[in-house]
Amino acid sequence: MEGRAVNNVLDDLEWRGLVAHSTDRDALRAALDEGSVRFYVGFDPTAPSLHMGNLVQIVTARRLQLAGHTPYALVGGATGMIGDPKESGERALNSLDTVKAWVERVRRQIEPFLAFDGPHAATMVNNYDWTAPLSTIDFLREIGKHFPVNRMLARDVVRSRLDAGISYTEFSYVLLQSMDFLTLYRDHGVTLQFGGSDQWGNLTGGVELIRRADGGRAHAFATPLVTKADGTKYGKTEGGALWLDPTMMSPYAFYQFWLNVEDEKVGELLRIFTFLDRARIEELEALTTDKPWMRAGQKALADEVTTFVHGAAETERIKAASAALFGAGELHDLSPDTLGAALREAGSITVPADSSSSVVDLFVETGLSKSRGEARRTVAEGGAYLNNERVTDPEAQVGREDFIAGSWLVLRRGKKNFAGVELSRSMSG
RNA sequence: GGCAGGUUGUCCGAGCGGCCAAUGGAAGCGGACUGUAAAUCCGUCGCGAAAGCUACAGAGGUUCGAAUCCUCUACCUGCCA
Repeated sequence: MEGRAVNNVLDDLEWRGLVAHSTDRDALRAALDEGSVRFYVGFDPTAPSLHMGNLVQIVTARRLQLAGHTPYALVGGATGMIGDPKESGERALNSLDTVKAWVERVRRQIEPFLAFDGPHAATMVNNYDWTAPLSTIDFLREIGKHFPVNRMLARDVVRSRLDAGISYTEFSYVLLQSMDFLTLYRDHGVTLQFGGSDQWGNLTGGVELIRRADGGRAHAFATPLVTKADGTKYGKTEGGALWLDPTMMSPYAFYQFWLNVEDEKVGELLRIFTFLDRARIEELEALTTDKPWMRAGQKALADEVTTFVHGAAETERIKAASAALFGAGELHDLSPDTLGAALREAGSITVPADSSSSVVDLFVETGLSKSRGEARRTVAEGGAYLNNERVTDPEAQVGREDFIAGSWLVLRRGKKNFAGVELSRSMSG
């Protein structure tokens, strides 16, 4: 990554809508203008993979690094064992082994997105390293003393939990995260932290601790929560959340998610998640408004974000696959190689040449349907397709003649869920 | 430690001995309309072709019959200490 300086990075972040809250804006701007600011963003290991919400932080960290600032990426080996309070109720503690395993996964997942060499090289830190050795007495004397309980009780999350109950463990979370900021401030000169808007209380907790404990000046800002046009959460797609891990969500499905984003959200998501410049994004927004059916914004968004997360080569394969499967043309007109490549991206299985299967079984085997009953239901509802032709008979069997070019079967559930079945070569000769 | 309440399907949440595979929302899924969009309307939503099987925190028990009653265990919560 080249260390080119981007002027007014704060203006850019604000234009992109990435600053939902911040501490004194003028002071933050002055700090960012003055030179390379060391900043940090934390990721708690609450799942085996990062997801779309974390991606907001990742791209934001990268933008700051590209602008010449110096990132510290923190994995929450300690905080992940405590659990950030959330409004819906107390979290179940994860086992130590689970947290350790997830810390490693999260760490490896973050690494490709930041530059760990060059003039503003990133540093990876784990708050377990300074939290675990700390004695309770030191913690209470040096950290706890700076936190007025009345102030802590006034926080929205805590207040919302006072009836339902909140454990001391979760109540204390803000102290740990604040201590992280203080530690990085002291040991590495870190003066800026950002995080999701739900972290605002934890962010300001750190700023305040630095001021109270050391009389230091630090800054913080919060990125917005990204929601659907109707205000509900994203990520209720088939597999649940929108995972970055390719084994938890295939890159093809990841690309399809972005491609299917609502028109109203395209501009916002382009600004938040892509590195396209302002002129280009405004052009795409105008195109989306004027000719929404072209889906220019969605295509650019899916292309950019998938390339960022899964790489250019994979994205090219996905785009070719999407074009083949969603194209207006006849499946039979595609070359077997093109068709095969497309179906492998979408998901496919191989069956022996001498097997005979029902359509329902194949729907289950390819994962298009979770159970045979569900597959039969899909057929009954008119949502099952074999080689783009609707299947109406729940007992339908497939034969050798159904395989396109003697090798591939195209299954589809609904309008956009494809899977391939390849006839094994070894048996068919 | 004492007393009281809770744990239901993906989530929320009814049910309080048979009519319960379990009301109702939401999410999800399919269809129609479209642009692989949104909104809307319709359908669907444990497994099984069916018989039936497995499910209402876990383990036992009472009963012809239990999500519903009893006992123990685990976890969550409130009040008191």
